[in-house]
Amino acid sequence: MKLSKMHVKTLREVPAEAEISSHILLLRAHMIRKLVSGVYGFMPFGSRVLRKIEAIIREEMDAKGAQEILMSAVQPAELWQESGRWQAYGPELWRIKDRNQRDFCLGPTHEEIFTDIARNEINSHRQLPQNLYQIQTKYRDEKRPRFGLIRSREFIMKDAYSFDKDWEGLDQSYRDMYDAYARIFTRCGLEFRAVEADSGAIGGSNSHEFCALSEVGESQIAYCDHCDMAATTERAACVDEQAPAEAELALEEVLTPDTKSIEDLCAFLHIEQKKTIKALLFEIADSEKYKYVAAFIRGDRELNMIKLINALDIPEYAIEFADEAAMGEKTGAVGGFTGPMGLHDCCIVVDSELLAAKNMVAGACKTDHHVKNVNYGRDYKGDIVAELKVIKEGDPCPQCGAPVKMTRGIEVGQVFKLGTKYSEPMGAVYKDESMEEKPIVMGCYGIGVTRTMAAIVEQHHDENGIIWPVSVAPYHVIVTLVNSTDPVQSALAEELHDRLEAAGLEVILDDRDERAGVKFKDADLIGIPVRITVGKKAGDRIVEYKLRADKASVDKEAEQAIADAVEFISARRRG
RNA sequence: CGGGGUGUAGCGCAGCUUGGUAGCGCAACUGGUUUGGGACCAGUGGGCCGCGGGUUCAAAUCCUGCCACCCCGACCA
Repeated sequence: MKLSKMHVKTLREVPAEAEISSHILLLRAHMIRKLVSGVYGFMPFGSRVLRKIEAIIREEMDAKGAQEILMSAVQPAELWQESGRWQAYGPELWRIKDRNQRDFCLGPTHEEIFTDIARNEINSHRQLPQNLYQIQTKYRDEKRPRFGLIRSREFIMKDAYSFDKDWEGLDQSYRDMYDAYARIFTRCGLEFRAVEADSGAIGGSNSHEFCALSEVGESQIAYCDHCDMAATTERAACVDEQAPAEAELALEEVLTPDTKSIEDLCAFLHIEQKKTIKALLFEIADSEKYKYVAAFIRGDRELNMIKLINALDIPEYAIEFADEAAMGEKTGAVGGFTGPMGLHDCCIVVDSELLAAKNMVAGACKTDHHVKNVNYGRDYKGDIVAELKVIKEGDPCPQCGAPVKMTRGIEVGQVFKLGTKYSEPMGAVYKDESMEEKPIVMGCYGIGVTRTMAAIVEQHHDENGIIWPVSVAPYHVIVTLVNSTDPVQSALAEELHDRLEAAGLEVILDDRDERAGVKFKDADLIGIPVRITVGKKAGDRIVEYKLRADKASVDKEAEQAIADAVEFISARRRG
């Protein structure tokens, strides 16, 4: 392919809207272009990269016996009403109406559709197991699209759904997908970790996120160098610190003016944050039992909202920070001075770490007052006791006790065990060997294809541009013709190009009538892993070979073909 | 959803304070000279100054409403 004939327009300047490397470089290299916020198109180079990533996904999915299908992006509201998610999904669900005012949505994911397929078309145990997947455009009307392809409103996703007779079958399907994902991301050249994750709104009992390690990632990961523990901070268990044994002292109310924060309180009383109890107040929407919740954790800890939500067994959207004044009237809470004693008509949730913590300082539920020597059991009790903390760097690993490390990652894939969460309410059942009807046991497995593309760029670039791993590069080799007006050089370059193509490589020839510097800059930016320069130096004609990508990622055959071609051209020159 | 910021040529920006009918760099087009790391000279084209309303003889500029885009936050006891 000749670059002079291609529709490629690189940008010299950084578009104002882009902040992170992948967004900047993909725009500058003209791989993508924005239409509106969070909606991007893919230009020739970008489109080729996408197709490469998709091809890897197809190969690995097919190798596990999954079958590709293609469903519509438009989905009728009825299916979503049936699963209850028409309500529950919230404003992110991109809703549309047809000319008759009938409700539809643009699919953000396809559990309903695939469950519908299963209930209509799978009747017998003889048809199980199955794994169906598609690579298709998804829509999520994100409240805040950002970082280009990392969080967009329209994106390409591979979604797969497994259907099994029982949980043992699902375990196998899940393992297969887990293995396939590890192979896919490895082949894409990503440094990643599979981390335990909270299963969140999609539901189910078991889940892993595949995170490409990156500082710009939105997932925070806790991991351990001494064992295989890796989990999102939402999910990671945080080990309770063993409090030293102490005799329980008598309660003592103290005047602590203007000490609304833990810092102020500790400075005022000259104590450690570890010796304090922090209160966090919440209001629950549509709760039958308690409208208000007070959560208590040690003063130096941070509350993990996901753990609190799980402990309360409520949906994520139902909880909000409480209006202190309103809550105070009903429960006796006092902003900045709330403690576990003196509260009424609210659910008290206590972090498990506080059970053994002796002689703590807590709010007195009285303005400008705290109470010293507060002890669990003697002075207060929780309606719920649960582990509620966010793990932080250096905390002991929940598996082996070594200090945990923290990193950030871009979630490029996730695997879920759904179980019967959708099959049961939607009536997707099969008849087993004994003619009995049973719900199909499901799993779902997603890969953000466009996000994977961005993650690869985040991990593979330098100050000059993208450096694609060979496996996903838009072309393998770029032949840079230094002076396209020199007929000898041109002929050499064209011959080299043809020879490399004949050897099965994807080759691009930069034959544009531009100065060498422009061509080098563009080649750096676009990131084709192998660059061959045909030009003239010190009076002699030369052919130079430069590898930008990681050498290990260039397969041996390709490398040999390039070496042969370069050698052939060089020999011709000498002869 | 809350806070902040920005909308002027394809891209990056100035002009706005103090109203007088739009400019710079890059890109594009034509001609010439150049050709191993974003060349040079000469010339050319391209603008509902985000949209609507208002003030004024006159609005990119002042007032007002809306829209779009970007960033930050959503952990406070």
